[in-house]
Amino acid sequence: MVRTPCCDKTGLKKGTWTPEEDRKLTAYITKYGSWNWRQLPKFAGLSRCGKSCRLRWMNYLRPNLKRGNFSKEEEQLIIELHESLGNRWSTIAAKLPGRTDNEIKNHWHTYLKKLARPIPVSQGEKPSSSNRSKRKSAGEKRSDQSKNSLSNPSTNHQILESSQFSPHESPSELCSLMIDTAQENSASFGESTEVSPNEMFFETIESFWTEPFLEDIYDAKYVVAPLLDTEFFSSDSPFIGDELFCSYGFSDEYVLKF
DNA sequence: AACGGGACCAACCGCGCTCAC
DNA sequence: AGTGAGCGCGGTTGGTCCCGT
Repeated sequence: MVRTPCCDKTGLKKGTWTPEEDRKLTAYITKYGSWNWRQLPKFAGLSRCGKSCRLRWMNYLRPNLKRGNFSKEEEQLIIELHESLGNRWSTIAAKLPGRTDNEIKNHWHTYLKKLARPIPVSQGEKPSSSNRSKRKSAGEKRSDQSKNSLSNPSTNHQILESSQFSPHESPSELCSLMIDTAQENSASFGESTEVSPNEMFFETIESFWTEPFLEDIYDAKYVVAPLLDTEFFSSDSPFIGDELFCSYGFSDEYVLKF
């Protein structure tokens, strides 16, 4: 079978995400969910591959992500799970709420691998170079990076916003933050390059909105109305379902709060 | 103070799986 | 059964920062 490219590469942006792109993606997914990653960037006004959007959301923008240092318990768990599971990072990540496979993978390759299988000094390994105690911890470095913001100073603001979704925040706080963000974004809908729900509904009715997403669970009033009001998240809402919350990246625990 | 090498981590790439047709 | 679209996963890359010299 011939593999089709994940997207048309021409004209698509690559590299570090800008705060504006983060904002668009967050606002869009907060409002509409990730109904189709491939189509999503088009409707969200992003010149990105859908895959890139998914990765950005899953690894960075998701609201219930932990940021910062791995605890001793987490590190121990990763080591144990890696012993039994191998490089199945997504499975390991599933055991560590708020951690992404990418984050765990990076942490493993940069730090835990050396803990799990210490390399004898006699083999020429420079112990000091791999000893993070001589360097800043990951979390400290991350907060440092928030100063220079992942190679883009302007990214910092967005990261700080993301960091508001820290494990210290309650789910309801997270929810309100998300809603605030969405409402803020909704207010600027008109001047944004995002496609408004109305536009999407009427202009692409033959394609996107006629997909099962619309036929099965969508009601026109939800398309036109702001989606992030309490009705949207109420248990009566036709939106509420495992699929939706999976697409939002909410955990089960998170769902119960609604 | 400047520079080079290593560490770190976000993002990309390509493969494989699943599902719908 | 064959095909293609979509997505998830794991490996790899590339940019940036920090530390040692």
